[in-house]
Amino acid sequence: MIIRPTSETIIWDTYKKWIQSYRDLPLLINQWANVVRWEMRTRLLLRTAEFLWQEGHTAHATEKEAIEESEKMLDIYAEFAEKWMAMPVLKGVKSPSERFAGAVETYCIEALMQDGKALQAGTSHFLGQNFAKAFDVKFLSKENTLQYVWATSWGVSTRLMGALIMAHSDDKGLVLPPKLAPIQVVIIPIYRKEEQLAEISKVAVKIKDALQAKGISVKFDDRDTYKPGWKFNEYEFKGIPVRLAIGPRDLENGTIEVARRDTLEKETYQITDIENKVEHILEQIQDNLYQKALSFREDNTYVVDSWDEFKDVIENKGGFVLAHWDGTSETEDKIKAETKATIRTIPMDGKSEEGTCVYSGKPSNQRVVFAKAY
RNA sequence: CGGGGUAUAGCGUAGUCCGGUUAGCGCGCCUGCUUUGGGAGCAGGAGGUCGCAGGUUCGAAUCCUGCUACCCCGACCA
Repeated sequence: MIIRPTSETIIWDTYKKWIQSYRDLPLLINQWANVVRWEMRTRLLLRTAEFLWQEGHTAHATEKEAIEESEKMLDIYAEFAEKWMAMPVLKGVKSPSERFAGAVETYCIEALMQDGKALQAGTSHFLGQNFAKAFDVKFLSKENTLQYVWATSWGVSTRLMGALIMAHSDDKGLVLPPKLAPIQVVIIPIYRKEEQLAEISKVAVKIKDALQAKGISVKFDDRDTYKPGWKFNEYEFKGIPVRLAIGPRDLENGTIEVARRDTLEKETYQITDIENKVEHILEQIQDNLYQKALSFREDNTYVVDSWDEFKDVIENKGGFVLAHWDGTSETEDKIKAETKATIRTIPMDGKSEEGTCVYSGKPSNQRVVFAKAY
């Protein structure tokens, strides 16, 4: 185990040895590492003393290239959150007080959990030349001048699993987006006698093969030790997106029952072409989960212009609050002290809009996002 | 680190204030029969150092002392 204050120390100590010429740039090192942090208080899946994360560190010849890199990584994280986790995120930059120590700019993606609290799901930093100067990392440019390199760093962690769970789950258990579900479809036979199971299995295995041929992961649960009802609940608990049930009645009618985890709806389909129908349903579930989370966020985002309303929303409703802020950390601190809400992000695509700070009444030209956060 | 709480069968718990049969219940587990399209029913059964170490008492899950572990809230933080 290696103990160091922050990853940058070990990375930049090494980069100093590796970087001499503009020909050595850009440089990107990504690592997956278990890290240990001293935390006064831990929180399951969100803030544990030890966790697995991915961290990338880059070095560039120009400021422009480094900024582009940190923005690109933020986009990649946002795309993963939205397209794969079906979790909408706000992209933006952190206020100076929430900024990573040593960064010139900290970019972040912020998600809203079902309990109305915000969760930072990933960060990307433009480090300027801060670490290059601290670790004396210079390169010789094409023009034969000695210059400090420009840097970025970025990462996401197993915290994303906590985010996934809190974004979609319901009272029946976990809800997994199809694109991330280890098992996307489960097939459950319904039968009385051994002979019936044998008949059903023939059909079930055929469906399983057809689904697998389309790249869909399937489990055929023909265990005789549990009853169908028990299995239904079990797979709902585990968040399997689609459940197929086949019984004697289906064999007679050439049908199959399809149940969706996201809506809990059941529907009986003709078994013909079932693999294409299921594939389509998986896509619908992926899309529906995202839309559901997006609607939830929209329903829980409030545009607020007065301090009383601000306090009321933060205290009684939760969610994101869009309000004007005078840009000072003094105001930010006071708001936090009085309401526990912090500036989660200053949206990148936020429209500029003249207004007055919700706390101090001083002029402001953009709304920022406040929320209570994990 | 401060405040609060909990510890009893694989899991969840009652009993603890006010000491007294064999520590009760639900789920799970085992056996048999009946069941199987939403967590099966009936009958019988197995399973307990009551967190650990001392003490008080004729007698301790219960009272006292010390310890340990875990949970919640706060400060810290992603």
